Amino acid sequence: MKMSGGVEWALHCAVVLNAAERPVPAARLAELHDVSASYLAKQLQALSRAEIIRSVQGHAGGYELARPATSITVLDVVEAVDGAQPAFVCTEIRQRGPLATPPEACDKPCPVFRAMNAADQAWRAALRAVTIADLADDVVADNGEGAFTLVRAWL
Amino acid sequence: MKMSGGVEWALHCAVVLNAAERPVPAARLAELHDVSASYLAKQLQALSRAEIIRSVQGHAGGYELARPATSITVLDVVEAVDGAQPAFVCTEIRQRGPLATPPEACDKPCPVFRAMNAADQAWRAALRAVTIADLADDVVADNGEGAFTLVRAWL
DNA sequence: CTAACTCGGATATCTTCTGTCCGAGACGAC
DNA sequence: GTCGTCTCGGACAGAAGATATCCGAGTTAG
Repeated sequence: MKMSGGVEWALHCAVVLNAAERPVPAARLAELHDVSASYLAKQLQALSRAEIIRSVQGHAGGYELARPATSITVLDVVEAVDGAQPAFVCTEIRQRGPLATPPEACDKPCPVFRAMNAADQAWRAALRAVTIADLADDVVADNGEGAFTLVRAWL
Repeated sequence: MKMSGGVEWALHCAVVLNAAERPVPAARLAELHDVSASYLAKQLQALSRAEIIRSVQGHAGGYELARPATSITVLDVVEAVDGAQPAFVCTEIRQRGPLATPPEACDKPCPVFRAMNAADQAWRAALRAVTIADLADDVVADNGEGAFTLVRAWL
């Protein structure tokens, strides 16, 4: 039950890209966060495939947000990097073994799956309720408006 | 973001153990669910270490619930098998790199972590709200009271 | 037209999960 | 009391996924 560590990088990058107005190369983002550039590239490619960020190729290229930050949820980023499939997969144990439940009695999902699925939905709902713009607002509330000004200047 | 597959086995076993009145050997539980006995043993050992089930050694030994099923939550089982640490671990990226946030400004956890942690709490709350007894009730509601009678006879 | 810079996918390494095995201990039968 | 059998418990390989890296294809600026 461990999430890919790249999710954290991807979220921070999304917040930074929201502050920037010009495309930012992957190498610059890696330097800013002091992480492996080669590996961060992988996460950014995943975000690009999910159409969360857009890649601009060529000399002054880089990445930029593909949509307004208010319409990018944290769940979008998590699913893009870590995969959209739910954490719990029901293998229909009840239909196996000597006392297998007959398939015709399995019109409803099994109780174990229902409980796990409800928790998964709650988790996703919580992540869907927060957008990248919300995160940016929180950063301002914590560290002041100057934080992003500094980042913009450094990029 | 994938959960250990053994969690499903452990939950089903807990429901079965709730129905049984005598200790049930791990091999019997494995046969009932048609899964690897050797690997299921690993999950049961984890439940035993967490004091969710109790092991009875010797000739007529096996496993039995250590507490009433009404006081065993699904979260207890999940944490015992899959680990209690949260899925998201904050590596304090904001304190790294050329524009690192100074430690004295980090009295509050970073916004990214706050969002992920809130979702994790929601997930845990949902799992904590369901007990093994609830799952057993759901099985009865789905398949009738006869299901457990059959299991008891087979054990 | 050249050249430099960018992304993108294909490629090794490594930790974690999955699956298996045999030994220590305990109960019941005799 | 002793033996035999059955049980759990932790130690041991194999597979899968995550981590980290590299070089080639394409594009833009000068």
